Amino acid sequence: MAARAGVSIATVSFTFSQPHRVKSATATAVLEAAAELGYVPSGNARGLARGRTGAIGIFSFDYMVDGSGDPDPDSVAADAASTSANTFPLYVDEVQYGAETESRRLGYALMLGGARTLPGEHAVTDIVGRVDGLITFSGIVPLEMMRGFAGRLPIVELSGEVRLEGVHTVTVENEAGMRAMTEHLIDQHGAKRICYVGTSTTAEFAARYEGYSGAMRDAGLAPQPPLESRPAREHTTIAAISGQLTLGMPDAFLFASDQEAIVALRLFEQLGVSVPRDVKVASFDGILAGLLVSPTLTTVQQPMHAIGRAAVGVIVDALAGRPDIRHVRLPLALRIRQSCGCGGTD
Amino acid sequence: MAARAGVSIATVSFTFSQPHRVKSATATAVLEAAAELGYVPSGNARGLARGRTGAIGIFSFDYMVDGSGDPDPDSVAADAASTSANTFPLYVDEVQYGAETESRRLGYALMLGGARTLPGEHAVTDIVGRVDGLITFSGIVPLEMMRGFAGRLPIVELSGEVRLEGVHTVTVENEAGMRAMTEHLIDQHGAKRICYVGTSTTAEFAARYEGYSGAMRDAGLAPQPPLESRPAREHTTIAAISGQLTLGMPDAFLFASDQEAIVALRLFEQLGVSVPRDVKVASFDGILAGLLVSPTLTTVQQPMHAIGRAAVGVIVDALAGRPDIRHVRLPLALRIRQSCGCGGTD
DNA sequence: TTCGAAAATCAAAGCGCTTAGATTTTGATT
DNA sequence: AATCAAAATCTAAGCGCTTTGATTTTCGAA
Repeated sequence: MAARAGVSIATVSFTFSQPHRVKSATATAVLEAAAELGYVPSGNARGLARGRTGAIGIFSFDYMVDGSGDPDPDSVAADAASTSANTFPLYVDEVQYGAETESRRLGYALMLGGARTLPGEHAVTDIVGRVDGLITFSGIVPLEMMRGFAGRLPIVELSGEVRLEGVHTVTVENEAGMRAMTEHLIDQHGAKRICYVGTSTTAEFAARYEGYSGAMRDAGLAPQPPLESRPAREHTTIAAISGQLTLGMPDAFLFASDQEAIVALRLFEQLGVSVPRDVKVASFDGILAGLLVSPTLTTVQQPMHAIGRAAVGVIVDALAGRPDIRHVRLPLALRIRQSCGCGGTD
Repeated sequence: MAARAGVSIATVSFTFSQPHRVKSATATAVLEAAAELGYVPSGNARGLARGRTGAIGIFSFDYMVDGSGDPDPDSVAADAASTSANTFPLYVDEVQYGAETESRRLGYALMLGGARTLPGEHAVTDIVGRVDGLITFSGIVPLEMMRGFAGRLPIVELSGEVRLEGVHTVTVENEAGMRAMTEHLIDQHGAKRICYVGTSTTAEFAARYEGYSGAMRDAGLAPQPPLESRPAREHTTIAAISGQLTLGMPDAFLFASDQEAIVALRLFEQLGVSVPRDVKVASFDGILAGLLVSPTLTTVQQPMHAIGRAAVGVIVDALAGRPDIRHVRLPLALRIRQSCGCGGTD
């Protein structure tokens, strides 16, 4: 390449990264030679030499349906199934989308990686070794690894509550959000027996439950213990609800996530239970699929794009030399729609 | 790092990439030291030394609303607007999602880049320099650049028809799809005056128009010249329709893309034109937003995830040494819903 | 024409890894 | 205890760029 243009490799390098240092005639020659040869500077070599890659990594996971493989929404034969709520972007997808937008805006490439199959660990290190900063969802990267990485590059953990030293976080007001929703059910709909369905095994989910139980107590009502259920594990949700139904129908079901609520909606339909007439339903996340189900889902809206954008912002700030660890906490908003009985159409 | 574990750097390297070549006791020591130091092999150095990065790039663009910046769907204050069809994933997003899934499955990291702002070119080379293969949408990378890249790494161009030597392609049956839809309007709904709205400046769009005009001619009807309009440029769509309306209401409007059809639906609502009663509407793409509008959109479904997956597959095959250039062409399916008057609900 | 500072270019030392090929260690066999 | 092949480890030469400091050009001023 350098030879082709009749200059040294240093000059080629300058042409691409510091054009002002090169005579314009030379630059032209270099660029021409590059075009002829299809030459492109190697990002690897550049990254190695500069000590920076110019890329940000985002490590997520597949919140996919029961790990049952892809439902292949594309097979041409597919019909109704292919447009079911399952194929809609979920929480992680939306957050990632926000991160894409922002990193692109700031001139960083985004490198995607995920804990897909078995070698979960392997995959992270793979990403970590290639980027200047890492965004990861809570709970998919083992704590010790995080700790190790934290010293090497800026890391922001999303939607977690575990404060690891040196790790930035971006979270939402889980407790306040769920509290507000619970209050809505109590105040606007006179609900008294509200069943909470969802896990509380992570700090984030625990906070949601706290919001619910706090609101219940404040209203002089008895919070129920959470009915254990997990998003993307339909049978757990179905089991939780079925169990409750044998004990009687509550005024409302409050779900820790939209995904679980949507499963419930489907179950209720099968059982001939009418929502919101027979029981009110509300949940948490604000994924798009919530708009497509019938009734539309009343939910606590997470600012998913903003979360992604904030994460990138934090990384870029850190890269720019701001050394302080940041903990961003974003507010939530209620989306009052049909499933709680408000009849809203958005 | 090597020192810390008391071994040479070669041994460290072997430990990470060819564990079987290292005594297990040694491996343990290395891994321990790595954990202590938070060491992660540098992807850049590795890529440089190996001549492969293990990443696939996807270069897309923002088919965003009028370049008017992000509509910020997340502001907590946002209400109805935030859940409008605009925030739904569009064609490129869905394709990208398919690519993500597949590359993850095959153990490749995906590097995202886009022609966001001005320096369109710069961005591509940036990505090209960092990946083993590139997926790009048609028309955003100048032909000469493509030609140059094609010699250096496998490239697949999506949804284009321009066959560039050495460039793989993944496309769909644009003409057949649009023909089928046109026939549906004619045969099932007795439509005679069908207006085609959309650009035909790219081969892909031109093929769609061909499908329409071919079907019209075959039915003994007169195909209209296309009313020029472009997706994500609302005013062009509105102008196209308004212009037609002054000439009279056709039996049906057939749009080159869902995005344009959705704009039209909104316009018709404002004008008090009832769809499908006063005029039938159908289009092309099958984006999710088409399910959320009222009436739901009858459209030609593109297998977007499959397109993304196929693209990755082609790249990986090429990387595996299969030297032949592949041109994958995927079939389409009609999604007959409400806007054509069929009343389907999917 | 000559001189010197500024501009342009270059040589060479890394950046952190991989991988031949060389060297040392290990361990089963004499 | 001696021998030797196999196993484990190491040395060192890159990989393609950036960047410092040195060298050469350029060009206005003397």
